[in-house]
Amino acid sequence: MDYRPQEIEQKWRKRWQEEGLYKVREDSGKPKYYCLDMFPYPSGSGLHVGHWRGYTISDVWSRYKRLQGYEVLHPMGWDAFGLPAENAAIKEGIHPAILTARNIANFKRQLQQIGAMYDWDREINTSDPEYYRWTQYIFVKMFERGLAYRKKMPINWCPSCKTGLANEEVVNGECERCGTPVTKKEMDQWMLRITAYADRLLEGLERLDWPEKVKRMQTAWIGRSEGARILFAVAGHPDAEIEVFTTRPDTLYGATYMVLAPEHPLVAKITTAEQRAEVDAYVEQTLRKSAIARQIVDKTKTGVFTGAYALHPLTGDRLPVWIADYVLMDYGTGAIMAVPAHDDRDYEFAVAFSLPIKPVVGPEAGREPDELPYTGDGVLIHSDRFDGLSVAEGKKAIVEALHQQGRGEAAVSYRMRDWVFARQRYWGEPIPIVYCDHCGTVAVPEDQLPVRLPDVERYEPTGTGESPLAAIESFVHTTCPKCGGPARRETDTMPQWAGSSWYFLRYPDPHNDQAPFSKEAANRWLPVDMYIGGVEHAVLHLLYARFFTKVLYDLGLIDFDEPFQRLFNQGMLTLGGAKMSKSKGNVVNPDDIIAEHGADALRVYELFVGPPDEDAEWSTNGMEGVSRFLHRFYRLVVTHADKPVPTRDSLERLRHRFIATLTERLESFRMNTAVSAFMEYLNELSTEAEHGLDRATLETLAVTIAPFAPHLGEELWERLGHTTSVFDASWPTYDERWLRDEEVEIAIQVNGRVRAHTRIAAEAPQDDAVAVARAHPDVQPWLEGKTVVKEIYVPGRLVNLVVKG
RNA sequence: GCCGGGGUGGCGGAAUCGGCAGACGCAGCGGACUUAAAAUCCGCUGGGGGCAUCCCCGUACGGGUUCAAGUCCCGUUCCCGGCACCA
Repeated sequence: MDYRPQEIEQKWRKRWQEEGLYKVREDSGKPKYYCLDMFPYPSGSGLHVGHWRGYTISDVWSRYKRLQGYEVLHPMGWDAFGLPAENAAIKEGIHPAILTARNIANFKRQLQQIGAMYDWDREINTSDPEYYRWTQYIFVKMFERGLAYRKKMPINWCPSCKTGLANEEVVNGECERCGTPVTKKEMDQWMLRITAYADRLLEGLERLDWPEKVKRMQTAWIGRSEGARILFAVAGHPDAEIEVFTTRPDTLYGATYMVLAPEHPLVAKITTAEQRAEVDAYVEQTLRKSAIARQIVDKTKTGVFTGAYALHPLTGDRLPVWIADYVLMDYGTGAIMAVPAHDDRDYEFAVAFSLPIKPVVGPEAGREPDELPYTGDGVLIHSDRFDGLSVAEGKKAIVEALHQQGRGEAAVSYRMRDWVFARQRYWGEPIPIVYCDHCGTVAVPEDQLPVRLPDVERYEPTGTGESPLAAIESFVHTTCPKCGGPARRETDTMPQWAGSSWYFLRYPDPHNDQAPFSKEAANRWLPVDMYIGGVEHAVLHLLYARFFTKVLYDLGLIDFDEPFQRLFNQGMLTLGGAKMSKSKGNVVNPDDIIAEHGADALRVYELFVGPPDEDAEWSTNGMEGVSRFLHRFYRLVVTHADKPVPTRDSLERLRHRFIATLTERLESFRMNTAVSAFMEYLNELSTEAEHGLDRATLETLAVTIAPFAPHLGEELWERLGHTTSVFDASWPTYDERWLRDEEVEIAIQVNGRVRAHTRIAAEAPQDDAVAVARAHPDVQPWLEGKTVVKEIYVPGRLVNLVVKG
């Protein structure tokens, strides 16, 4: 009679596994539904109750969809390459593969406790050669299309660890591992040409059912801006031209100087002899600073005059050319025309170095701006024949004028850069490239993949900024796949983002050894109908995955070009107001909760704790409240399970209303209020139960609770005499008829304040309702000596009598 | 600085088509059961006043629109998130 969750849960977990209940069937004939969790990195810390939230939400949703008649693909796997395993390997000398396998075993055990309907036959692991073989295959395809290329560029460099660092490993300008200030170092890097897809990545967002916040973040990250490229000749250097990008070609007449990024290739060429020493010193100083130090830590304007002058393309004026670190080499053209009157940064710089400031836009025709810098809209002034044009007209006219002289054209620039795709690290996918003196850079042919990660003695980078693989002679020395001559392997590996950029395509066909996936399987299951995970992946992972998908679409491997139709970001759980983390020591271990209340209670509490998309504070009291609710739920159903009574109207009305409310709350993803709906229904039924409960009520309880508390749902379903799984039943439907009342209680207001309540026929016409209201004894005193000037009737809600006098 | 989201009882939160604010849960108080406690069950529970069956106030703050505002508009303030010299 007593609810013993641990017993029930163990029983059903075992039975589900024996019966293969969650094996996805390709031939069921049901419509498909693909509900995906962002797969975890299997860290050594294990799961805490905060991690449970997203997994619970996605599992409830998956089970709900299954009950609605869908064939649901709800898989799980491991994003298993990554730095923590490698760092642990360096520290403890354990092979990352061993450590990763150990962590996966623990994670899998914990995930199985959730009672989720994962089809473990489809489990994938990005560090498995059978998987990364295909990650490498996709890289080769990108290389063949010119989307993967090598470029010498400055990367973050830690002088102490003697290694290149990924941007994510640089925290506040310092090395994450040792705290040394990070500098820059020129190195050859593999890059992916994601910028070629900028417009498509932008446009595709419009078709997605994603949180607006995430769409905004991606839009901002891509950072499309329209403007113009303009060419400036350099006095005394007929073979040198400075090309700038600007969004304000209308302010061209206000340009009073030029700025090149310190790394700009023209710097060395145009710097005059007397300025050279100063320029060289400044360039060197800039290179020592990391991008972070340069951009965030100190925004004070610094710079040096090169001694050279550029020529204004329309006026021929001589504009001094400076270098300054506020101009970034990797945005636009790495050079700007400075218009201090209409740009905050240029203004600050001009003031600091006493450069001329010339306003060319005023708030209205012929009027000077009241204050500088003036960045608002307006009308052109001091701009020769363009005076009087609006900013928008001026942009067009000046670009047109430049175009006719071959000195400029409209252009688009993006904030997003190409993707640095190489890491000088061990625990990642080897980049499948071979360098041959004879044939050059050659991709490893498909039939020779995977390029396996060899075992190494030491996981530390070599000290030259190369990956540990560079020290493995047997790995480096190979033969050219083209000419058979001696060749060297690329020793860099891919970043952790690589494997996760396409894993969702592997689940539909996880054991394919002929291709990353069959086109047919991918087209059947994708796009993902519901993708659930944390908002921390709003940009990088989700942008990379979209990019890979578009490339695979262009390769003809799939027929869709957006991977995730709907995205949901769950909020995190806090304890003491802070995000749960092992290092802060504020984690709640699910094992303890399960031992006390059971997995079902934890699942339901994860939902009840608050709106699923908002952060929520863990509360032990709240957890206990939910646990009590499940005990009452179980008791109510079990008490009546073997002696159901014939149905009656009161039960039918409650049941249909409950189904309507619950379904609506679930559909709108308000899981916390969905749980409330159960509590309300249970409270109502506890009164009704004195006269017995009917079979439909009891079965409705078992089926509807099943997505939330699956073990409990199964147990109750069995107690009601069923021999098949509750998940092979159907989500109940409701009849509108039961949602309507014959009679309703409405409020009677006088001047907007409630003075009485009354019951009237739901369909009562306005005249009747108003008459009843006016005649109500509690209302009379408020009408005395007054005139009713207006009568408002909202059927089913209220009557409002507006009185005067 | 720019962009976005949000301030509702002692607490987590309901109510977002403008229509009875505070569903549901927690905590608290009272009662039943018990030798007693725990568990369970029942009742009460925004603030103030009359302290009856009633009235006033109340959704961050100040205005406004409306018969009616947590909900719409304007301004202020605080908190959270994103971006941060992107030309």
